[in-house]
Amino acid sequence: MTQYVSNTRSGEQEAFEPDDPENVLVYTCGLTVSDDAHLGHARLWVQSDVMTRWLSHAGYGVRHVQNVTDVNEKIVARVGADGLGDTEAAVAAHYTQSVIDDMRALNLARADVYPRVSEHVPEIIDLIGDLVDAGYAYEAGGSVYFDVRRFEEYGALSGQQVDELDPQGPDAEQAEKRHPADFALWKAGGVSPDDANTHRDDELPPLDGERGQTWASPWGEGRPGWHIECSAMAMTHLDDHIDIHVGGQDLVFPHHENEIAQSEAASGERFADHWLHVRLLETDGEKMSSSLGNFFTVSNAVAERGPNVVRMLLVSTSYTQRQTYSEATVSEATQRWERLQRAYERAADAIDSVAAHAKPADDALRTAVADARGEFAAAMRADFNTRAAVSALLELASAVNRHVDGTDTYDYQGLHDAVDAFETLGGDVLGLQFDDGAGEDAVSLADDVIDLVLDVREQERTAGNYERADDLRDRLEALGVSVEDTDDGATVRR
RNA sequence: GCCAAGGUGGCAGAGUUCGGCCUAACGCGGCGGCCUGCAGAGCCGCUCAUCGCCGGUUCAAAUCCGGCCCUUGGCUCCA
Repeated sequence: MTQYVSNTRSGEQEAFEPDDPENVLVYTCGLTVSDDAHLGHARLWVQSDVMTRWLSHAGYGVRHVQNVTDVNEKIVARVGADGLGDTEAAVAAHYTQSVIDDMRALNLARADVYPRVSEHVPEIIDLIGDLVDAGYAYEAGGSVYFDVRRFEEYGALSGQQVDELDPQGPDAEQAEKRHPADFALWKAGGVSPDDANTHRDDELPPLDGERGQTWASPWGEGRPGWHIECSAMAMTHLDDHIDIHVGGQDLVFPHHENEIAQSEAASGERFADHWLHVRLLETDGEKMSSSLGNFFTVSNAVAERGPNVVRMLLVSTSYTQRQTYSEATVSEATQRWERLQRAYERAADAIDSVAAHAKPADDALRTAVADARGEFAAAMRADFNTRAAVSALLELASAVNRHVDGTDTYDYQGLHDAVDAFETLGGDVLGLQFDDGAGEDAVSLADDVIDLVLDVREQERTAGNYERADDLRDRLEALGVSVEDTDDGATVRR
């Protein structure tokens, strides 16, 4: 069965035929650690996560690299805010940690590498040097620019014509460039106050003086340009030629266009076979951005709704479609997740009951499991259609409910297959975390009972019945629950 | 202005690559019933779509072709 994958460069879905199925190279692009991540970022992460999970499940060997851009004017622009630190590196470290935490909270499978720009400056300088030597780039005033007219295919990804493009970069740069669309590979000096302050929060005092990290290079002290880092890191940690490049739709131009130009000019090879662009998450018809407020940060969303609902939400529209975020779509995602989870739990309960037997076979259930597997796989093979894949699991949920409702002698084998389908497809591929109810209920019940005992104990203490209170504390201790009284009430450890 | 991607029921969202199994999936919502001490969950049935507009090709079009309208993204950092 053939996997199909879309490609922005050709504008079509294409058969996926990696050079080496044992080593499929995937690069997920575009993470600048200058602020808390919001749900729009999470959509890209979750979608590329599900893609790589699916490819692994389908038998490919996958190497997945996701960059962390920790050198950027927008990071400099946050210097001094909210005690983030007064250097670019300190601000970047803070948000890098926060992004890693978000990714863990979302149950993302770990990428093989999360390379950071700050640790790849030597590779970046080498790559720029190659481009200069090959005549694709030129130095001017201590900066280095890519000569767009030297690269014939420039504009092929986004369908742009070089001479119709608006100039890139600030006016000061334009004077140094041979063509207005040329873009910087290396920028002389640090970040100027003007550049930093254009991105700076109005509530913060404007920066004076030059800021940001700089590195020594053959062209003098300076910083990497805005696009070169992805080429350098992809080539370092994957190869000159990769299979899949994933990124947000807003990066098609100029970022990915420039990535192609840099990479292919340097290596002479096709950089990425498939350019997948995740469409944007929108609220009220507008692109989601940090300015819309805290509610949309990944950490808040996960805290409020849990990772499974957030993942279900972000997987409820295929990546080729833009997605709308609203109370209604969150509510739908919640219902879909809970419906799946309940069916999973019912199947797990039924299979573990004495009513589950080896002999009775419910053909309807068994057919439904096979159908769900087939539809799920077909959906994912057809360009990672996650919405249709979830729908296949929901139909399985209906079949499970019908079986459990409709008989007192459960089909052990059929239920076992259903549970396995939920766990492998919903769990391993979609990254949803099902709970069979066995452990969790016991834990939360225990917590509730402990709280109850603590309430009683507190009443005894207030009434001065300390013998009774101490007795309760001792007996909890004997059960492995230690009680410590604080100014804010009792806390427990166990 | 230039480039690109989209417009499917009350909502959301598959299907469009390779025209017919689309009398348009799955889910949410609404209505009725079953079950139930109540509620929830679940089950069954029903409800809501001339697939943006106009024209064309075809035995057959949501799917192909042409024109138009609208929306969104990019052209400045952006997933």
